[in-house]
Amino acid sequence: MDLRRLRYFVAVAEARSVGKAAERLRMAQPPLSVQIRKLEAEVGAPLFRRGTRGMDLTEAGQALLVRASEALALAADGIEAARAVASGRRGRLSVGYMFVLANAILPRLIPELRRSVPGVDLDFAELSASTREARVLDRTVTVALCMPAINHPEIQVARIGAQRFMLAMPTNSPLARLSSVPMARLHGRPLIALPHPDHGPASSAVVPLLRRHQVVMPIASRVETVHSAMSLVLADEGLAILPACAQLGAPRGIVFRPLRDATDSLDIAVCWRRDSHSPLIRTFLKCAEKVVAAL
Amino acid sequence: MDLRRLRYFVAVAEARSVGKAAERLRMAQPPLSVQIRKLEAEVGAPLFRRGTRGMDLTEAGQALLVRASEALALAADGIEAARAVASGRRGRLSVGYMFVLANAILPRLIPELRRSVPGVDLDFAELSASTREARVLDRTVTVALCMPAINHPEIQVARIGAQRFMLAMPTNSPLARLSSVPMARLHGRPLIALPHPDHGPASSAVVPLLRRHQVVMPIASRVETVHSAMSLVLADEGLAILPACAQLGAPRGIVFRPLRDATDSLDIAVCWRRDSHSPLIRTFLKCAEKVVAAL
DNA sequence: CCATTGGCATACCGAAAACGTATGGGTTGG
DNA sequence: CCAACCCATACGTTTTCGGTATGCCAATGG
Repeated sequence: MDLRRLRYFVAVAEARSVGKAAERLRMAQPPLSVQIRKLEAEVGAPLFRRGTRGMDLTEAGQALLVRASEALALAADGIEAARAVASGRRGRLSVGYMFVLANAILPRLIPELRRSVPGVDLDFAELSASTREARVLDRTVTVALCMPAINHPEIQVARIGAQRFMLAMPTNSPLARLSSVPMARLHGRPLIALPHPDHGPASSAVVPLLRRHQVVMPIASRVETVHSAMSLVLADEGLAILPACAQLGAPRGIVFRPLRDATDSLDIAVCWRRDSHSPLIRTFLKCAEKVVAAL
Repeated sequence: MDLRRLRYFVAVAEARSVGKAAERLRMAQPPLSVQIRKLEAEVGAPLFRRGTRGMDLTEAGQALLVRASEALALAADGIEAARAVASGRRGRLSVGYMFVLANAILPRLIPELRRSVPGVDLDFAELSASTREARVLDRTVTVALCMPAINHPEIQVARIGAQRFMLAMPTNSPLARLSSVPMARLHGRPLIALPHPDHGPASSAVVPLLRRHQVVMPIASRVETVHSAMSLVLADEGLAILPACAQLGAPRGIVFRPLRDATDSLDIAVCWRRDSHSPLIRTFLKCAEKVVAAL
């Protein structure tokens, strides 16, 4: 059966007249009359009682009317919903983030997002360094807040900021008395190493920085998360070189100091699948840029 | 928008492929492809991501899919419901009845009806002699159980039985000692008169009976309902000549006796609008005939 | 009693939409 | 590099729809 027929049927039922309904539908009366009879033929029973003063629904017609009206409304709503999702007024945005950024960014990003896209269902998921790429590729998250960016041909990256590296150490460390730490003072001290996702688990994100300053730090431990790095620093297992934003999640007993003469930084990036064309991605990007710029 | 497009869309979404969907829809692939693109043009956004291994819904497509499926189901259900109503498998049957018949017929008729048409909503309404015709004409009731039948050109009547007249009197009346009362014994006694609906309120349903036996009964009171007639009989205001079935609703203190040599009876009839073609009417008629035959 | 009016149904024709066949283009896999 | 697969485009044919003209029936009014 055809939705047009149902639309015509509802119009005739409401106007209680073929002629009146035809006028409202901006069409001639005869073809409308034909369509109604075709619908009746399809049902196999009369839907109207033809009187001398118009048409009146039969019981069968009344049963059809309620459902046909609902079906029409649902179909129209479906089209509208699809448009709303395509335009970004409604839908779902699943945001992945890495824990380092959580404390610095999420508290200001989330309200900003809710204000920008009030009709959208937001959901947030923490990503680990080892699975973040897969979560973007399989669309578990629509966008990912990463540090550093994901490097993959199918994934689009937008750099929205950077965080300088800082030295993290126990409060009672002698270096903590300096307002900034010269690179040379790190030489020979044990390092708690975080791997750079692009360089394999055996490397460290700060290898280029150390090499450039000809500083050698023996690797005391390898950890996967900033959590772990700070735990080991607190246990006096070594020093960690972490992006500045990690400060906000640091426990008591750890202090951060800038590295003098080292302007190296780690990018903050928004990453998403190249073939995701949701307008929500651009909106998210705007919000994230705004929040990061105000850091 | 067209329901066919939505049907095609759902098929493609479920098959995740134009070709597969076309096969299931028993049509060629190209026209289906065209219809999908037309739907996308109507929405104004792509509904599928075209991959090399088939099609995959976009977020907008997912939003449309749920509503389109519901709309399709509702439309199909609407057609089916109309057919069910037209065939009498479902619907509503509003039964009007006159109180005289209630006690004798309804207790057996209602279960019989519920068994015959389990999907039908039944409702019952007592009719008064003065309004029963209007209730049938304005379709407040679909059928009416009447005694006697309604007489109106627009109303169809099926006689399903008859009830003999009996004499109703107080238990302590001298006539109550007879097992049947000769007509002559009524001569001169006061009558509680019920009007015959076809003969105006000033007449009585038993005028022809009395006249044929050359019996004259002064009219003590005129009442509208069998209730009232029996109340007045109980108050010793006079005698009433009532159809046999009225016995079942009679209060203590009233006895009924047959009238010797008087075979007059009042018809029990089912009445409905001539232009009501609901199959439920015929079903109702069958049930009512069966119940009345077993009286 | 006949004419007129109002409303739906039918007939026919032109226009639009959909379907099928043939074919192109891009990607995957051997 | 060729074959297979899948979707998109092009074009001719067929179906269906909408418009105009007209018929039929009942109710209304002079």
